Amino acid sequence: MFDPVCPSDLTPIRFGDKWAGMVIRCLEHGPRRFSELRIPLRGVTAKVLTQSLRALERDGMVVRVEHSGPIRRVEYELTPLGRSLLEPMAAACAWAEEHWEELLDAREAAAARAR
Amino acid sequence: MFDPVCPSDLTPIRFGDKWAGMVIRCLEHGPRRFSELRIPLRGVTAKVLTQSLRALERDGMVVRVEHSGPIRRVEYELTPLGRSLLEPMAAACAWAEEHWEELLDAREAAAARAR
DNA sequence: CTGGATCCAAGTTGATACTG
DNA sequence: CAGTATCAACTTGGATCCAG
Repeated sequence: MFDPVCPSDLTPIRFGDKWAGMVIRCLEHGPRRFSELRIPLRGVTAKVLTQSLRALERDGMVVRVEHSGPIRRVEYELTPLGRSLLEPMAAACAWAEEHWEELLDAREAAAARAR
Repeated sequence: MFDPVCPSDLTPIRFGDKWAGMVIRCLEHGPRRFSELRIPLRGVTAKVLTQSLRALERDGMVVRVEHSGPIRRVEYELTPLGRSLLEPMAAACAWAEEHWEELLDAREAAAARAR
């Protein structure tokens, strides 16, 4: 997961926008800072991550906490609502694990037919 | 569901493209013809429905069956793989039923804050 | 009846540069 | 550090007209 080579984007099931699902998983085990999120989410630009976080915030999935201090420090954390998404996400992952071979086979067959 | 007034598109969980999830539910109880599908899917144009069906077919979710006869008649049917999607879809629906009020409240609060 | 072809508006994602 | 501003590219969904 998160690996561009093992494209989790082959599954037909999506949560929110392109990065929302991954953001939620990154926050699963506690709050994370903006720049911490950018590590596992290779390639996401600041602007797009901000967009995704704002949308999640608007929908009550995450909360943004700004800590005062000498250096700037903003953390994002899952709300109970956001955390509740983990359940259907687990169902989606279970489906993907069980069926992604079938899906790949079907695509290959379709590609072969196209040739 | 399927009602533009009761927008099922408020949930962050999506299956395939815009119509894929609804198509699958329409096929849940047996094969349906192209034009039968267009009834519950109010407003879908032929082109877009075709696109969606082709994608589903390519991924092995549905099969297209062309019946020979005096008049043209094409039916679409779920494959076992397509049918297997009903399980995570049920999980998604359960989540939506349980949490859509929270989601709406969060959005309203955000909108109010924006004003 | 079941689409294909074309064109188009809108939304999404990203690259790059800049800021408090 | 945590974004914002701007612009370009790409993708989606739809309208409309046409065809086997």
